[in-house]
Amino acid sequence: MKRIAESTVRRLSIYLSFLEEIGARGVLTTSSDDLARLGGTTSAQVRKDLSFFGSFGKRGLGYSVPELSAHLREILGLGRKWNVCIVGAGKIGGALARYAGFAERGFNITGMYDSDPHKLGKMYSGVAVQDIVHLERDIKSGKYQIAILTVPPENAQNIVDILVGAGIKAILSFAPLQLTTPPDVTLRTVNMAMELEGLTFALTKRSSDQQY
Amino acid sequence: MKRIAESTVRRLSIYLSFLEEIGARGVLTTSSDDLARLGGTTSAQVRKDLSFFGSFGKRGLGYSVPELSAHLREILGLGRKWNVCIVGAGKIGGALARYAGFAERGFNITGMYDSDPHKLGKMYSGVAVQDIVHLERDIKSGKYQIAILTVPPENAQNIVDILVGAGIKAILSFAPLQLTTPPDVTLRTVNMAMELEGLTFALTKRSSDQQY
DNA sequence: AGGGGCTTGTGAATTTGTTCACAAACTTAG
DNA sequence: CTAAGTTTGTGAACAAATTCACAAGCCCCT
Repeated sequence: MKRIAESTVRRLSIYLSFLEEIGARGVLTTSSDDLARLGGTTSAQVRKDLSFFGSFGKRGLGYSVPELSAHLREILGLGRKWNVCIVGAGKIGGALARYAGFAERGFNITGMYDSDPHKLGKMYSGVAVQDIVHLERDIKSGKYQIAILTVPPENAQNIVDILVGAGIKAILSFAPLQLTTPPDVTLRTVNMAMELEGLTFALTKRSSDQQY
Repeated sequence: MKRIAESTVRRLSIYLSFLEEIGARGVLTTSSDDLARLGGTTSAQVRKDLSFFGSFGKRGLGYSVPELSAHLREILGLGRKWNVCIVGAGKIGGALARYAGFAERGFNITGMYDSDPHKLGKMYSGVAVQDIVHLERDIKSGKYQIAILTVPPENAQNIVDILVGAGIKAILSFAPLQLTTPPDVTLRTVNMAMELEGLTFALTKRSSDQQY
């Protein structure tokens, strides 16, 4: 199979959430044009994105909302439940544990880990914080397919190495630094300070543009 | 000035955080090769990224860490303080308000807003939650340059319109949906469920790869 | 049953972003 | 002062992603 660009996968997620929204409102069919308008892209882009995976529409008519939703869920791997653990029960970890949006999408937070003895046993949405020494064992036993990392930056690479060693294949990190994983382990990093820097760059560039 | 790719700006942020790290350890010079290794890219990419903004190195020697840091801070618009408000004092908003990483980078959370009367007056890191009816007035008076949006998706576009109407030019949204702003307002969206979907796509694709 | 009006699916063209490769410029050693 | 050894900065080559443009297919109307 041809390599799929990350930007394509991001757009598929956008299309899916739009489809689910209009599906819930009872809309039965839609078009690449509709999907494009909402996704902030072009209809050709939508059709190209979908074409990597098959052809799901009817010429002259568009796409069936429930059908395309189902296909996208399948493509994105949402046809099953995923068990996720959160490593680091600080502010962000705690907020994510309570975030309802994950469960809606089939992501179950079934474990939390921390090294701070004061946090052990604390409950977040029915999940108790465990000692991080059990993390390796639990991953090895197949309890989790995905780990969310919300630990301080100085420990992050260390924990990543433990996760990888125990066999995890997908990590979502919120630590503000560049981490490394072997090629067979997928890592995504969300760095909030970096997002803000993207904004300040735009703000600063705008005002200098106006001078020229 | 030539348009700068978003990927370039992201990398500049990565270079800067690496420079600040080694600068704090007393390292005085570095090379495009070092920056590349840490940033997960190539030395040619590093030099090309920097070349859009000037030439900051010395041939044969590399880059002065403090000098290049200062240039990158300037380029990214970090040469000043930025006042940021958080709209939506729920779990994620609260966690962000307390997140120390922002202040370190010169982003001051100086206001929080919510519409829920139960949340008014609550303190987060010394900032009290105000009624959202004051938001428009405060932006118009120039109190904030950046808004962080952590409201439920059903209200998000509505709030964006208020923010834009009041003159904000940069928004960081955590709402899990596609928002629209006029072209002179920069919007970045962090969608955590979407990040997880990127991971499940990779996990699913990997196993189907193995079949072929 | 045939024609008109849509909308998809997809090669080809274009644009955007990355990598290559090397001259230019600097440091250090002798 | 010259030569050897580095590392930058940047056009040119290449690769990736997006957009264009149009044939193919489907529905509906007469």
